[in-house]
Amino acid sequence: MGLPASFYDRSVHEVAPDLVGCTLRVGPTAGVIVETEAYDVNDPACHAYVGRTPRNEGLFGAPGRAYVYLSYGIHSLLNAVAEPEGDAAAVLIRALEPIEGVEVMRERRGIEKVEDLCSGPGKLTQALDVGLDLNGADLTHPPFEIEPRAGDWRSVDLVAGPRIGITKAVDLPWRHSAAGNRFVSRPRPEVQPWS
DNA sequence: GCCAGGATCGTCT
DNA sequence: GACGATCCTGGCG
Repeated sequence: MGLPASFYDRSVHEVAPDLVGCTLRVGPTAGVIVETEAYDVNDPACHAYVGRTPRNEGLFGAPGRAYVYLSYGIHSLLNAVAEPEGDAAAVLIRALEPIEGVEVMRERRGIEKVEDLCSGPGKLTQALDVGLDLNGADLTHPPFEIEPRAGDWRSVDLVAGPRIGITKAVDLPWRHSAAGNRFVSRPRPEVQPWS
């Protein structure tokens, strides 16, 4: 059974670390989430900071939906919308450890190295075939499925670090990574105890 | 291995 | 008209 919509109906700062170690499945491909970033409406780096626009409409939507947008005109980035409807907040999925459909990912990415298949927000959307057409889609229904932590991921050590690729509020330690995991995106997080 | 720079286009000013 | 929640390549050591 996948995570219910109520899982996302909390503070984005609880949802973001809790998503690390969960399994994200899209069609025939799946991976364990090893890195996330939290964005909320009081955050200058958040798209919704400037107010509600047609582009960021999805950020204000119901929890448990996908917010997909185009970055740098090239890359689709996947977010999980959190907090009650009307509150703009989302968790950016930054990196996965591939576990299913690796050959399909290799074909889509055009590379062989498993470590490079999903080690970045723009890479994993290509590997999982997540495009703008899935903006607003329900993460609790196919083709999406997000499963709770299981097996060795039951207890995962987290490190929090500054966020990446943004120019505002970069010092907020809202990036959550699985400690020591080699599939996290680069540059690597600065090791800071998160409590 | 590390760093600098280009690609590329939707969105907002 | 400028700028990104990025990725990839090429140059250099």
